[in-house]
Amino acid sequence: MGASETRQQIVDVADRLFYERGFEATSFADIARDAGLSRGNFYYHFKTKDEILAAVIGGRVEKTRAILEAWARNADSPADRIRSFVHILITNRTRIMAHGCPVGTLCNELAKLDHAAKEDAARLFSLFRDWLARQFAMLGREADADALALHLLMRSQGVAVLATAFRDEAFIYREVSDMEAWLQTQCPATSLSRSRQSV
Amino acid sequence: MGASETRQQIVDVADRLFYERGFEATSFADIARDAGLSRGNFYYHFKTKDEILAAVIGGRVEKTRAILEAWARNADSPADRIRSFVHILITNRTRIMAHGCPVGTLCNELAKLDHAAKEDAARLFSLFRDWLARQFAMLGREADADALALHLLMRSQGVAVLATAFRDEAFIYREVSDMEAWLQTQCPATSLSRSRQSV
DNA sequence: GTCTATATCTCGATAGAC
DNA sequence: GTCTATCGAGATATAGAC
Repeated sequence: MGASETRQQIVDVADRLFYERGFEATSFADIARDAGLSRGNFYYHFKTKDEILAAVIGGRVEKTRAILEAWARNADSPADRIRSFVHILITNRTRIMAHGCPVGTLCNELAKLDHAAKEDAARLFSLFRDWLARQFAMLGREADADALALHLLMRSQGVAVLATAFRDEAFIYREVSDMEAWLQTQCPATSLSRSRQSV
Repeated sequence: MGASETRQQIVDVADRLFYERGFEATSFADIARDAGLSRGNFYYHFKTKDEILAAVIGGRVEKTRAILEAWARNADSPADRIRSFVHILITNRTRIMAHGCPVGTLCNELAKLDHAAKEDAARLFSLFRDWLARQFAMLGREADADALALHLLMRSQGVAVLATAFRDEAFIYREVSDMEAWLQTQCPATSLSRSRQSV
């Protein structure tokens, strides 16, 4: 296997383990075992744990950008795009109930560790925040687009935390419906009623 | 110093470190140092890390019960009691921006570790949940009191996560105002207008 | 009840053979 | 580019003196 493929394999495994078990709780040995490598070979690709964390965050940034672009492509109206965001709570509900939100839990852990990469992790939130704000602006809410984006992001994080603690699937569905109802009240009727038909 | 005082001192220090740095990232040596004890003495009081975690969670349960009782004593109306809950986001904003919510972050970490105590930690949420539900029931919302309680708990958790990631104090104040406005819309006008005067 | 000393393990990280 | 062998540090945990 070439160096770049092995490196990518390491990043993929580390990404999964950092999410499922946490950054601190995941050892090099864990990553090497799941990637099918010896620990010695591992250090050929990554010198420090912080290096692999940076690679994981960088990979998540790229994946997030791709998802946001796909949502923008696949939905005609800004309201439908926002609904795409809301619905990841349902799509990923099983993993969220087991391990929380990948972004929120990483930011929390790095904040507690006062880790140098905590700002980089928070930038993952900013990707969603700025994208959502653009959709709200397109819905005619230029003045408070960022506040609305943060509000929706806040709700999705709150749902993720409680879904993990209580493992309550009905709660997730209820709050997603509530977020959609809130969305209705926040935006001009025309663009929303049009988009509702496509749901 | 007597055994019970030393034990309490250990639990207090562990409680703080588990919150500030996380459970996994806190070592026995850290706790012993901050408590002014040798590691050897430490093991006289607690045999395992799980034992001290159980003591920390137990202590938090007692403190939470005391806080909820104080809120019930010091506020005449259920609406004011609910506002007492909402306002811990402002009271504790500095610590929340640095280390998140003590309950939410612990539940997230224990869920990832698949720790035996994760259900016990989630019971801390249940204390707030049940208490809030009782207040909503007293406000005439018996039918959906629990859903309303979970919704408010969800919002407070979402605010805590984003406040940690973005370290944005204005965001906290804005969302607290929004929660109060939401509270207005959810409950009969009479009991709320009365309670508003006392804020 | 508190201490020092120590055992044992696993961690992140390195050296060097192939 | 991958391996085995190994290092030092720090982790949990124990033994035994006082």
